[in-house]
Amino acid sequence: MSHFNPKTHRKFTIRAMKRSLETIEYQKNTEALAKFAKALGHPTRIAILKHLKNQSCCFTGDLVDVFPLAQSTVSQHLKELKNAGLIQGELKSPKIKYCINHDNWKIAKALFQDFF
Amino acid sequence: MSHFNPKTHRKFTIRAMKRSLETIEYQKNTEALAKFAKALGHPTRIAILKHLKNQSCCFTGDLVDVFPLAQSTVSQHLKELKNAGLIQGELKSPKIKYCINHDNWKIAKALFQDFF
DNA sequence: AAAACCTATCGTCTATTGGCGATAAACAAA
DNA sequence: TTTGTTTATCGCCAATAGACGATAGGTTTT
Repeated sequence: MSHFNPKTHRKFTIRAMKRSLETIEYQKNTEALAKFAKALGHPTRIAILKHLKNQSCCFTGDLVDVFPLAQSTVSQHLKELKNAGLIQGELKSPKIKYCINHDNWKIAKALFQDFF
Repeated sequence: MSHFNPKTHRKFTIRAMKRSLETIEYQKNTEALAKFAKALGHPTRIAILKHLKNQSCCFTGDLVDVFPLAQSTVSQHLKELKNAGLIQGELKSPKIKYCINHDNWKIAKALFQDFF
């Protein structure tokens, strides 16, 4: 190194620079738990799930009336919960009935119980 | 309405447009639960917490060796866990020792148990 | 005093999230 | 067939998240 500024120069001999393009390998269940947690990481989605637990099931429109949110926003949250596997939708024409996905709910519950 | 396109016109008489600038009021504990869940919503942070549970405590540098991430990235994740209250740091010169925040851990555990 | 070590923070970049209105699509009802 | 109802999706925008390198700042160690 012919040109280095002694004021800013640091030695990083021990810890080489990292770049995580190597896509980290996580422990068993870590990614699954994080995925569930991420879906739960918004108060509206928690509230939707609490609502679903009380009512056992409900329609999208019910939720739109409960929350001061646009219909498209509620639909988006439902989509995320569905993608995470926490709920499932069933066409009950002309509406769609959303319920807790009990199989995955048990899995999530077990993952959190095991974690804490 | 003198000028409306019949092809695109829809009536939205029943469900008025919403704008959530009114900052939603959530049920008790809903926001707290969502905040914890959000902090848990990344596999690296789950892995850090698992590590902390095994080791009971550890230093930032230990984690940087474990994960293929830059030191600044690990530090950022630790900051988020600290902001969520799940961990706490103690200056153990020249290092910083991070531990689970057991008080808040219990609170989080109870919130999730109650939720599931 | 200087060099080395450890961690936090800053600035930057890109990707994702969360909100909205408008529109599409599917179906029921008239 | 047309109209209405219900939900999902698209496009847009602002804000946040997640990664990085560089640097600052504090403490040892030499």
